[in-house]
Amino acid sequence: MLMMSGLGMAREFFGLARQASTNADLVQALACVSSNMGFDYFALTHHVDFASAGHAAVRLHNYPDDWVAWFDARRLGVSDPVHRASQATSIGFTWQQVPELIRLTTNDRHVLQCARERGIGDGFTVPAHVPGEATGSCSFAVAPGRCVLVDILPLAQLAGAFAFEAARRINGMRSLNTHAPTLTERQRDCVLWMARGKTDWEIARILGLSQETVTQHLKQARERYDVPKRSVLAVRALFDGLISFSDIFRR
Amino acid sequence: MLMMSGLGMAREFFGLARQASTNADLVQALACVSSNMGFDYFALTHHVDFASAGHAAVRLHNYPDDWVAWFDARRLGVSDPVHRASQATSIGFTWQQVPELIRLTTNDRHVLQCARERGIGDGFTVPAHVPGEATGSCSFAVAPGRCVLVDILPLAQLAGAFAFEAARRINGMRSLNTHAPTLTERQRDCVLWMARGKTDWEIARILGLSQETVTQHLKQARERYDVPKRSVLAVRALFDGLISFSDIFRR
DNA sequence: CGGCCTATCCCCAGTTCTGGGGATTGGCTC
DNA sequence: GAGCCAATCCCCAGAACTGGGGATAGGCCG
Repeated sequence: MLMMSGLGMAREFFGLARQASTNADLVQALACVSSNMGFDYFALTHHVDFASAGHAAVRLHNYPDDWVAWFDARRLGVSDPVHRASQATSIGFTWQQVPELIRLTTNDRHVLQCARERGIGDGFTVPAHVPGEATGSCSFAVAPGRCVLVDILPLAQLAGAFAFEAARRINGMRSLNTHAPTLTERQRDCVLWMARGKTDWEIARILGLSQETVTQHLKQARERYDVPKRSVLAVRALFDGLISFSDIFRR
Repeated sequence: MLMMSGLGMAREFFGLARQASTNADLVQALACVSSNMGFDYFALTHHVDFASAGHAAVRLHNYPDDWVAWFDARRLGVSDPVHRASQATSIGFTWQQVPELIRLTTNDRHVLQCARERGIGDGFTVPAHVPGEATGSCSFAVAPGRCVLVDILPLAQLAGAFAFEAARRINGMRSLNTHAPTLTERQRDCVLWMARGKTDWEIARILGLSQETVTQHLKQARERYDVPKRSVLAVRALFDGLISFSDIFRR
């Protein structure tokens, strides 16, 4: 299996990923490299609900059919604990590390148990986030009872990253790269204090403005994002990196 | 220089990055690995304007001082063309590839030219984006007249990714609060729909409850988090991974 | 110079959220 | 059986947000 050096395998996979012109090409390349790395399954996916997502979402995998049916029936594309964990890190992680990344609910533990019952054991997930696009990841999994080969994880990191980028290219993500709204400096200030839980009156005191001005700035920020409520405005600005969790939580 | 296998070097750097407990440790590790890969400089940075950024933004580099002074005087942290290009891809790219990723303005070409005049030639940038945090990247550069070694780029991809993640950890970007409150399933449902911008009345219709019940669930969720406003409740639940960006943005 | 953008301030009415109180039912644990 | 928790429903008053309108001033660009 591993008769080629690690970086040589990465370079070969990179070449295959670059040459792939269809999703089927990419599936073939991923099946080959995941097997060579000692994994039983792979899944490259955007974190969307595939029952309602448009054609722009990507999902390429060789998971067992009954796991996929179960997954989709519960719309787990958006709430699966592995997907949620991948939104908290910039590099890959084994599924045993998920509790270090997010808090697991009772329902989450149930999902992980059902995956195990349907043939999915441990795995390794490489997050891939491009600002303005749906978050996604490329995962490699082993069957229950088998172990993830730790020494191979740097290679899996590279394979996951290259595969995701190839999928973006093949599926025309780049040309769909829409521009996130921009906020003025003042709008952003107000959004940040709002996200920190302050009222307009408090923000006005903090920034030395009138309360009505704060209201206006937040209204204009909502209009730029075309959202009806401040809660979703805060979330959107967070997702775009205009404000960050660190900004919000610092004293 | 390259007396160790590629993946061996990646594993060694990964080990150093994991052991690093200060930014200085990480700078030392980066200086060593970038030199071993044939680069003259490295720069790991959040894409923010450092003149106005909060304390949480990271910038670790060994660039020439006069380039940095020039960069900061023009507040290029946000608008630098390499930074902008890194927001259009999920894997690393050489700087020669920047025009394939973004449209270069006249000002951009001027920036790249001035970099060259101040000792920075070609380079390779690894994007790193985590939703809810400022976008960032880790770059490796060569002096003018020198070439980026193409065969080393998979290793640079790994080094950049591992370094960025180590910087996130060292600088406390994200630490899972193991004592965070738990929400009941129903509270979580209501928080999710609130974060999606729905009113209590709308959520009540969606979930088949009375409006007052929705109000109660959200109030109890706020009380568990001890926050005064729904905006910060949404942010906190996001941070803890109880709800996800994907779930909020789905149709 | 006109138009656009940003920043700032004001007004109004109606909707939505917030704090506070009340209650019942069912399930689980000691 | 008592106590606790989750889920559900109701009431009240006031604070805060939302949509809509008005305005001025300064800076920038064609």
